[in-house]
Amino acid sequence: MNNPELMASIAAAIGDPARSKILLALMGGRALTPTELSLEAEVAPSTTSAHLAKLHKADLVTVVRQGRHRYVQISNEQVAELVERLGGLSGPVPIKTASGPKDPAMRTARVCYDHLAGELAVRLFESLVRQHWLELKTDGIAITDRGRPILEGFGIDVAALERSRRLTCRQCLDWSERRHHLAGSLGAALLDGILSKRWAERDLVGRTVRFSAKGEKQLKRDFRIP
Amino acid sequence: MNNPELMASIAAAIGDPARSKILLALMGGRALTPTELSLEAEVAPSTTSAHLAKLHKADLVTVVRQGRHRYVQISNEQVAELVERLGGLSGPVPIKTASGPKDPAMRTARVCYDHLAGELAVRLFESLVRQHWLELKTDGIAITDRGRPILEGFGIDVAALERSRRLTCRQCLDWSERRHHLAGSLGAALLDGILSKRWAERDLVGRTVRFSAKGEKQLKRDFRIP
DNA sequence: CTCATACTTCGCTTATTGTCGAAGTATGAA
DNA sequence: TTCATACTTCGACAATAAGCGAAGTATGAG
Repeated sequence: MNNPELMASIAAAIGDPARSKILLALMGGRALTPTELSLEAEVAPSTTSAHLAKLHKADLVTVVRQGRHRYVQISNEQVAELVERLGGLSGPVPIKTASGPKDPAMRTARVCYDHLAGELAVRLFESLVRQHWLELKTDGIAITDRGRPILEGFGIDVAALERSRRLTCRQCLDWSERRHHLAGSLGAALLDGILSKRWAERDLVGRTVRFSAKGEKQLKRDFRIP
Repeated sequence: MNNPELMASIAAAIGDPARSKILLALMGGRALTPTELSLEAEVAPSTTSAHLAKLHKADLVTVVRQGRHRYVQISNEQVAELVERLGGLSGPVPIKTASGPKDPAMRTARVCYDHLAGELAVRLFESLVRQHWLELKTDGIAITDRGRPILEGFGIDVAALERSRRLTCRQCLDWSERRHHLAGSLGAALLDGILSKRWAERDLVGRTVRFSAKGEKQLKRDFRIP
């Protein structure tokens, strides 16, 4: 059964504005340094250090040292999903950023931990199912025999994904669209492929993924997205 | 986009052992009084009052007055799902209870907010899909034309469920089985039906649902569960 | 080797939180 | 009307937490 003490400690670890900012910043999927996170959280580096210690103790983040740099990441996708759920419950608010209408861009395509989220991601997922390249089952989502060559044609080593212990396919609730997009190792591989083919690029900061006109066209063609 | 302040306040509201115990107690789906919750949380009534005020402020619970009694419930199923997710992340631990092997009973059938969870619930859901009475789609789970008479035969007013604003069908991750069971208004209606037919009964305290031998047989027969 | 950078630890201050018993308020039974 | 019950509010106490600047440690550039 659930352990209220442990549950409370996890929630308490998240339950501070600075730590929430840190977790949300990490939801972009990038490993960030304490200095970067200090800027995101708008607290002093020493305070950030203490916060990271708490997040680490609660197993919400991992830290890897590389020379004098520390790289912080969200521990695993269960944590990512929890943060996303908490985010969804707290509802979307407008982004206060310097340039242009960013929120629409975020709705269209963004990184959710390690996979693509947003309207395009939702439609991609729907198309994969509609084309019977993925099959929805009660115990998960399966890559079909029809879908395998399509995904391999896109450059994904499907066999390797399936050999991995990690879930290949998982639905992730897209808070901006209130439908699902594809998470799991296949979701991550699709994003990697999109980025490596330069159909889209990430913003330098933040989570937005911007498709070029050509890239979006290519995505829609290859995956039969209306 | 996500609001870190609001996200932090929701998580902080959960992030105390006493409040976690309160929320987990409420996950049984029953409205409980502050006195009952005080016993569950193992704190003084005045402390419970303060905790309930915090949970209410964070919109995690609702309180209804009935004479001198207050009845507390979880606000909505998004909150229930969040609590379930947090519970899943913190992992199951053995129940320390007076009588018998409760944990196995909890794995078999229990209440998850307002619907059935556990091994039987998972198999019920799988069967509903396998029999094509429910259909998995990327935008949700639909009751099929084939399934409609089956559910109505069980005593469920399917049209009324579908007219409701609430989601009829939703997958809920069963932490004990690591597969999904059925939540949403259909999930709740199924549980109501099972209880009203006396195929199963709830324990007086806690979340366990106990099927009689006859009731389990009936469930398996009517819903083609192997 | 020296200096700069990244990051943590320490000590301190301030604020917040959780707990309780006692008192108070509202409701219901007798 | 009186007494019991359910629950909240108040005041007090103790513990915890978040914040910072300064100092310390480790790494890397020049």
